[in-house]
Amino acid sequence: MARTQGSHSDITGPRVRTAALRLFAQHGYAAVSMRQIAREVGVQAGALYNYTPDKQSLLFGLMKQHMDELLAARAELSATGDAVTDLEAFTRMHIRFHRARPEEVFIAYMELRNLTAENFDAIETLRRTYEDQLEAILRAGVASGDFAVGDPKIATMAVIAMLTGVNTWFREGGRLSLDEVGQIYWDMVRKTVGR
Amino acid sequence: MARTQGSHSDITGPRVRTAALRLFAQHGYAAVSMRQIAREVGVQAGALYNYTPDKQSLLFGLMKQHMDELLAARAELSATGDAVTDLEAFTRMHIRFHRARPEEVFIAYMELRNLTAENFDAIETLRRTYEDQLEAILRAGVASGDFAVGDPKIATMAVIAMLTGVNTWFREGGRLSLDEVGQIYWDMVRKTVGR
DNA sequence: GTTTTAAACGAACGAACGTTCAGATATTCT
DNA sequence: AGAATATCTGAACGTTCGTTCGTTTAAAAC
Repeated sequence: MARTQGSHSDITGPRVRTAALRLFAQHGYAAVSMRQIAREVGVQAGALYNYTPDKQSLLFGLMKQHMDELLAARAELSATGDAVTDLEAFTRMHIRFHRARPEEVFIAYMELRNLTAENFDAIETLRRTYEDQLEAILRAGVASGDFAVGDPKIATMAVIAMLTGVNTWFREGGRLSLDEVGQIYWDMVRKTVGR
Repeated sequence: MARTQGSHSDITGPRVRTAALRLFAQHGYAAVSMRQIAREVGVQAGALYNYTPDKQSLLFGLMKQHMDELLAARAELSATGDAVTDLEAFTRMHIRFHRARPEEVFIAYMELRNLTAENFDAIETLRRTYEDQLEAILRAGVASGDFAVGDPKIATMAVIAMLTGVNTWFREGGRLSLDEVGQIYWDMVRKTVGR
């Protein structure tokens, strides 16, 4: 046997990425074998190499795309010139974006150490770019007198850690909707950086 | 050859745990082989089984001990009856404790999915116990009128995520001492839960 | 000084790993 | 219809995995 009915690159390719995403998130990159991914796709292990040069590229591709999408989502927010409004938009965007992609977020945070040195640097640069955007908002707010943060860099890390933490406990269908959670966190963020 | 000079259970046992801790933290549980651990200890792979029934127990032991120590450190804080004072003590303890054990903390957060179901439940129970202690402080502060948090459970998760996040960026010898960081975070935590 | 025991070696087990590749077949192109 | 191409199979490569175990030796007990 060989090529089966209805097999296409356009179909199998995305399925490989989806399967890898799910399995990496659930068991971890190192614990997942190419044969497991292949089984989930419904294909033999060798066929995966039509879609990725190797396992490492599969991981890097997922992380790279995730970071690109994150920066794109951030770029879509239009700056108002008012630091408070911008921070609120950033806060709600961050929560919504991360909540919509729990598996990507998990991988992006947990599998950094399984990247090669070059791939690691590439992802870290993107992450740093994102953090810098929040830091810029905080600095603008300090300059305008809206915020009172002694150390904008630390406040940036604190806010991001706080917001990303939502993913560890939020479950769809719980006692709070995502919008309610967004409101609660915005209240906390505002107080954290406020005067 | 067999037993080498000066070899003792009291020496090798801790060294096995230390090596596993370091390697698990650096590369991840699944990516570390028993032979790697043995090499770091200076022993053959088979000898490890004098100190652990299997690889899984090695991981669980590290995580269990870490959580036990965390709860012990928390228990050492004497409640003053004043929620603000108690929260400050909790905040500083959390940062200090986590900073002193970056490898244990990393493992405790990253390797949960590599635990068997029973072991996972055991660790989760301990973590939940710790979280409940912070939640109790927040509720007390709300009752006394010192804090204004609409949802103590969420505020608990937010504060813990914020504080644990210190480990992702803090480096000894940087521009801030750990005590300075503790002060900055206490300022932020106070504002986050304040009125 | 002899016996017992604790601790480690080193080889071996079957299974699984990532990756390669010749061959087979469905689809597409001419 | 026939040639070319894209896609997948299935077997195989050498390597490594966690774990077991008979054997060996240093240390402890007597």
